Amino acid sequence: MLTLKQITSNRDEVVRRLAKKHFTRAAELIDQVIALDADRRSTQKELDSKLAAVNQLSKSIGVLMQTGKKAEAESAKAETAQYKEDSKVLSVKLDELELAIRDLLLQIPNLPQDGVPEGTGAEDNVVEKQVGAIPTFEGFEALPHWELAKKYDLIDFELGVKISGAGFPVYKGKGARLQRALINFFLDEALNAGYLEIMPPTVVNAASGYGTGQLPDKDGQMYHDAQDDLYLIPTAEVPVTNIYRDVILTDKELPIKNCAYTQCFRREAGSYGKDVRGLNRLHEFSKIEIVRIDKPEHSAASHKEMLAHVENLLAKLELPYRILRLCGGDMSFTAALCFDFETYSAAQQRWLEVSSVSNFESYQANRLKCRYKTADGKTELCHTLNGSALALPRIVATLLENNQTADGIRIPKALIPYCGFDKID
RNA sequence: GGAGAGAUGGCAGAGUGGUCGAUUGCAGCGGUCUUGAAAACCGCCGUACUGAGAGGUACCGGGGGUUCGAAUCCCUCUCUCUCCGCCA
Repeated sequence: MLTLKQITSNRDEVVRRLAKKHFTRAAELIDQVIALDADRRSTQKELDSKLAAVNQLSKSIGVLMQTGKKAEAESAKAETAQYKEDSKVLSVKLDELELAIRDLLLQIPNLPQDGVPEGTGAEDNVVEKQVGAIPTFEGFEALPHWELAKKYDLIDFELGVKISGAGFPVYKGKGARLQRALINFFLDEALNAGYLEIMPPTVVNAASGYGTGQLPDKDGQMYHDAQDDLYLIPTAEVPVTNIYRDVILTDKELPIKNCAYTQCFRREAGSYGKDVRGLNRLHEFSKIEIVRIDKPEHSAASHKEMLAHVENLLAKLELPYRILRLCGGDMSFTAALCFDFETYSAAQQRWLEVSSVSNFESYQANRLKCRYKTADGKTELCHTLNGSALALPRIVATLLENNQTADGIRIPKALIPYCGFDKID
């Protein structure tokens, strides 16, 4: 969430920038926040003075009792009664005001950076770059990955349905080995880029869900164990970023660069059609996530490095890709700047999103209370960033489809040492 | 699942009704000394809100209560640890 300071000291600026996210209630909500905040401050001032009076009286009573002036002590006791009554009323009011402000703040999305394009949906995203040739197939018709998976016995979707349900595929043989190869490849690449590998729990408590903002907004999108009130993570972002919840770092520790491979679980309620065919949208999948905690003045540079990292992965996998700068309307609630990576899937003849690299600036850190001490001793909110590097299923889909030949599926050079085979046939 | 113990500042660990926002040690920061470092010595060293500032207020796991006054007493919730049981 935004900080009170951001809102109260730059009211017009905040309203202007929120327009790009098509958040129509910006002016209304922000003016409410400002009014409530003014009330909050005057209420606290009044309350503090009442409490100070009681504290002072209490201290004097202690002294009077010790010196045996009982009558004076009793009269001082009587004097506290009115203050106590007043402060009770004021403290209830203060609590209500603080709750109301927080409730409003949670409804206000992050401010998009000025470089974010205008637009309302996916069609308005700006293609920054497109790299790699779209493959063509001579002499045979390209098969979609779900048919290739069957043909070479790599992935059994029906078996997954039997064991768990739709969206839980079973990988077999070279299909399973390809998964393992990709996980190791992505982790090694992150390691070489200076990321510290983390293996976090894949089940988190509610506090962590709130910390990164999955709760309360996306409650229905996570698998939830009601018995123990735990959630299956939708991404490693949740446990990894929550490492830094309620933490004050030193400026020397920044930027923090973490990477993690986890299984990710998503209920994907409301998905349908060609979007969910094959590997396109799963309830459980493997993903390597990169997370950074950084100083505000360096987060833009970090974001660029993360983009370069993801781009390098796609280049090494020899996949045609494009980079989209997301428009205000297509960005998530919490992002200030976001780029998507898509690979072209030749048989499906469409672009598939394989990574999303976002800078949340201080929006997520404010909720997490992730701060750092500056060189001159001030405590400031960090910036947080994350990106997929990469999610496996659509990479596998594209690899299978694009690299199919009349006599098997070719494995890209970079992956062969990890796979232990150079061809699926 | 059963029984017990506990939750205090970055960590360790005192504190059982009145200058306790909290003793002390370690870590950290600054300084003296030193060619430099270490050691020793001296000083500083929680967070948030509020206030121009001086200062004020809140916070000793969360919530509630008793009291003029609560880290300290009472209730309640949560979590952690130990032992037993079960188990990868």
